[in-house]
Amino acid sequence: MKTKESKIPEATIKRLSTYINCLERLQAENNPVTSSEMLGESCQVSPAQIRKDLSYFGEFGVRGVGYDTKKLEGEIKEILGLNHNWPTTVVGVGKLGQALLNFAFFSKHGFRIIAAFDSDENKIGNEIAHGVTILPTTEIEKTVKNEKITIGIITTPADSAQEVADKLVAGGIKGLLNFAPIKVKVPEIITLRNVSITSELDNLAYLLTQKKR
Amino acid sequence: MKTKESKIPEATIKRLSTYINCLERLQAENNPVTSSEMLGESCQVSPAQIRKDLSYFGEFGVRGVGYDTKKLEGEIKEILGLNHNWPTTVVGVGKLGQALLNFAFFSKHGFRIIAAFDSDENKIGNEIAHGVTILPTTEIEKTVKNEKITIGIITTPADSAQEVADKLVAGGIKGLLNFAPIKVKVPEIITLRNVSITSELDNLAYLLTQKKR
DNA sequence: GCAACAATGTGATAACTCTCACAGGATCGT
DNA sequence: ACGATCCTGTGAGAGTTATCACATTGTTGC
Repeated sequence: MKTKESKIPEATIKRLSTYINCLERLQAENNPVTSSEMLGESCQVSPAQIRKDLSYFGEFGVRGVGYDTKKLEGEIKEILGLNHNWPTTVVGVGKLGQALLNFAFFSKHGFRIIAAFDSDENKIGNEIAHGVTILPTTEIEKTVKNEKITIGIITTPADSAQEVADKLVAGGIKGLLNFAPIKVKVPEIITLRNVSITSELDNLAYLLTQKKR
Repeated sequence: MKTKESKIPEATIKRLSTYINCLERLQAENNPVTSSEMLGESCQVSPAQIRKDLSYFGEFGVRGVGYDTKKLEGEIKEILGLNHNWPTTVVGVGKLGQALLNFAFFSKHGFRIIAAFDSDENKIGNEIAHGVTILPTTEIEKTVKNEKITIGIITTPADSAQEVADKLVAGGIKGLLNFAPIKVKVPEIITLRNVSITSELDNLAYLLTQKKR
């Protein structure tokens, strides 16, 4: 399985992620095989869109039959690189950080939480998972370097996000996911995604305002 | 000037939301006036993109000068409908729900938390904010109806998301923001946004995998 | 009052993404 | 073995979004 070297839409990648969820559900509902139509129904994407998305990466179905749900899930995980074991850290163990740490998601998608950091002295030393205790943020650079952590998740307040990002970068992080409500800046080499949870609410407000008129 | 709004890209709406954040920061940094270049630098969007985005809604700047940061922030909030006072509820007061409730964001963007619900009996009755206590999910329909709640935020586990959505809809909710890792289905009339936090992580994994090759 | 300048607003164009329709290939029944 | 049927994979085209270049218009200095 090798990618054709055309550029792949970002939206496609986003959808692939949701396909995994839907395929899991379909399996749980006893569907060893599915069609692009059934999968589309399940995750609210058009069948043609699904086939197109998959076609960027190869051929995963059987014509006249459909897709093996379990196999397809594995293929998509392969495509997204979720079969790696990404050493990951969470910085900022507030409510949002804890919410993320709670998700069963991490292990299922190949992310291994190696460390967690916070600046609150009361939290330091607390165990957040099997063998992972909260460290002070002063330890970020050293720990990232020693443990070869590749992914950093920033769930701090806005005013410390950039500082934390700098420390992670100094430690040699490869990818950053920033949930703080401010866009952080890092060197070109770092893969960065700024996620704005709240903008979804703004978006909803806009759509509702439109509908009224 | 077109009479009926031509279709505005969803991406534009998303960016407008981030412009608000950046404009606030610029104001905090003592910039009463900014240019599309400075604002673009601040929120990592091209100057042309910013001007185009704004042009969908009117003319907000002064040629040769730029934009009044405070005024523009107000204009964008007006466009997004954040000057309304949206009666809002959060269903599922787990870590993610609590994280959202903690954000100062709500009041600043015109969302007023009217009620919160959870199915955990130990949480029911707890006060989460000035005068808002957690109610059992059995009260959803009645409360939404009585309080005329228009926006519902779902932060439950996947397996109760659809059930909760149905109750909110039964109560007459207008817009739904679903953070549960499963797409819920609601009647056409309801404005719905399914948000997948975890897909951002998958996306990051993909980008990192690509970079390696 | 006017020229030089600065930064917006926008039509034209390029780039990207989705949709459609159907060809390709597998399976099933007879 | 063969036709009917099914569902995938994909090129072509429609539709959407971003970029570019510059005309436009307000400001400033002399």
